[in-house]
Amino acid sequence: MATSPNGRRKPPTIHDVAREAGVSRGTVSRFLNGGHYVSPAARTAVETAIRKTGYVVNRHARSLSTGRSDSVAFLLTEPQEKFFEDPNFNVLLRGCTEHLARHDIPLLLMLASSKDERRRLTRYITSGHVDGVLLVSNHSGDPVAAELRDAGIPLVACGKPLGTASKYSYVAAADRDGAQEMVRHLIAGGRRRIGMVTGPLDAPGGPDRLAGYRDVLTEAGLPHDPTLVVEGDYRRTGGEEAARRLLAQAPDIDAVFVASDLMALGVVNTLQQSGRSVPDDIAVGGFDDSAAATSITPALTTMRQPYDRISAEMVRMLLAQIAGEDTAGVILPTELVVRESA
Amino acid sequence: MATSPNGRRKPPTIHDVAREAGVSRGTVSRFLNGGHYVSPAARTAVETAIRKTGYVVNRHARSLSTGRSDSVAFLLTEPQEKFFEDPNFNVLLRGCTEHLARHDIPLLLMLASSKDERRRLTRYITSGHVDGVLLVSNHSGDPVAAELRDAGIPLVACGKPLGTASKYSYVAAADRDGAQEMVRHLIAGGRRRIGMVTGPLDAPGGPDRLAGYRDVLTEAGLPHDPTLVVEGDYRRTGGEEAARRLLAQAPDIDAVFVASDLMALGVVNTLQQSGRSVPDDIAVGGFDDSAAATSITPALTTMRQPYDRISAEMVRMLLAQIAGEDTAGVILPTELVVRESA
DNA sequence: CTGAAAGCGCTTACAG
DNA sequence: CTGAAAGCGCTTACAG
Repeated sequence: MATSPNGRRKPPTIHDVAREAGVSRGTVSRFLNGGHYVSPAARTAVETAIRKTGYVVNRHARSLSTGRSDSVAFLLTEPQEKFFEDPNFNVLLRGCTEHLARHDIPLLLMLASSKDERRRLTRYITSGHVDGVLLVSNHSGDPVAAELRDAGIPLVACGKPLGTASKYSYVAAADRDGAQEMVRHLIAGGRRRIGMVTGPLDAPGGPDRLAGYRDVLTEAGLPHDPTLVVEGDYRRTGGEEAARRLLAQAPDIDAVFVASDLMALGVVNTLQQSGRSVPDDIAVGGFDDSAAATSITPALTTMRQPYDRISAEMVRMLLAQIAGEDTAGVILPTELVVRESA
Repeated sequence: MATSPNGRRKPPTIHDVAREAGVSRGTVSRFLNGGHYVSPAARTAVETAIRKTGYVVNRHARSLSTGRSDSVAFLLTEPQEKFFEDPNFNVLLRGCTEHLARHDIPLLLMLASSKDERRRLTRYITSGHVDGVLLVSNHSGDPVAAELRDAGIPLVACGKPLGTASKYSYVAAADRDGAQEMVRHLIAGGRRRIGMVTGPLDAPGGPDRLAGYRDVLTEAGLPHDPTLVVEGDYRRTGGEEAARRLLAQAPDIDAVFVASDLMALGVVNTLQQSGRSVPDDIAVGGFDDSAAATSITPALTTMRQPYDRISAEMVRMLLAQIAGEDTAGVILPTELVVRESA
């Protein structure tokens, strides 16, 4: 077996396999690409030859020839610390990596924080080094999404895009339904003065969860008191701050629905420091069912987002889109997980 | 400009640039690869042509030709939840991505949890789809590391490898020195009965931090009491459990040095639940200075690991190794960060 | 310093 | 069903 200068064995090529199997390189290639138009005899010969030579396709050659890269990007725009701090992000990244791995497709992690980085990556992506992108972004007016779409790059976003007629694929949780279910649960527990800490209202999910909260207030004949609603930022510290404001504006609350578990951690902490007992004085309901939910006492009652399904769907849709299918939106149901906090 | 069926513009090739600049493709290529042997006149002509055409090199073609992929893998073996739960991991991943981006090198994130996955990825990597790997692993006997090394793949590990004469590059914090500094700090604060929660002793850093703790006990003339030492697993819950055991074995401790911030969170929690005040009854010192350190009350006194430098060094060393340099180990100093817990 | 040409390892009409 | 051949876009000795 050939050996290159650096000591690594030179890997076998399709030519080696063809020789070994006694067929042409074209036949080997056809076998590799679905096995159409190859006779049973040729097929077994090639199979044996591949096993014997330990052949693995050279992706660079294939990509050069096909124009496809067989890899996709996981693109993060805007404040990174935020994503990295959030367990949901980790779960999503892991899920996507795993689901792609099943298709033997590597995931390129790309972080676009600065404007410069964003330009560099956009160019990188649009110049074809990736077949599509899984987009995790927070802002509705994300310029990257628009640019990629305009360049015709297959793309699926996590979370329903807000902006104006943004026509790309997405997969999201049933935010409004989920919020409704949680608030109903709080009411069923006897709560009547229910506050809410929302996510940023310019980001996916934010407005929908707020709408769900309002739906149920109306449904239950409860008044809509604006002092009960405070906007947060999906961060823990944001939750603390929001709780302080809430307590100042509406000290008589007996429950609060928080639009993310991470913020809920902050809320619980602030409530406890203010001398309230959770859930005795104030019930707290979260959203996500992330690892954070069980990291505190009392354990958080929350709405589970089906992250594994979300990442699976994102991958499925992206691959479909790369294969030529049109865009679509997928909404996945959430599930109430009752623990101790509400 | 040519347009392919899917509507994307067909990107310009080196051929277009050559024509535009009035030189040969070889000259353009030479310009692209360092500009050696190209006259000033040719250089400017090519520069202009590149700008005008918007040319971007096709990496697949380049890779096929050079045999290099110009991308590296960030490889995670073994229990993933653990890494994803740990803020340190996030910081490392982010740092490596950023430092690589400066060299225009994309990072492929690879997760090898199952044995199957491990085999698949090893094959993937050894067949040349990546020029080198940044390895983040926990176990000393990690088979992947050995396999990659045997295959001659450039590799740098995070943390000093323990195993038998494992000869690959690594970058690590000065664990032993750091541990010493922390324990000296505890002693300086008047503590005499100092417990320790170690990391897994079969993983990088584990034994060294324990050794540092022991060094200072000896140095201070304090007795070595085995009941003062408990092994943890770098997880929060592991910290809680360790603290319980410690409290049972040595209820009279007045300080504990915990080998990671995440575990320290658990330790503080358990101590508080047992009715001890931190730091009044028991001082707690962590290790890492991760985001976790400031997420609790009291804020954690800890040893800062220079994660940004660590990731920078990992990238630098990997690139050097890919360029042909021999392996090496780099040790970076830690720094005491005094907050409230000790 | 520069051009012509071979070669990297695959895929894919094309002709049979 | 199969082989021969062109082509994907680059790099790199080679000869000048």
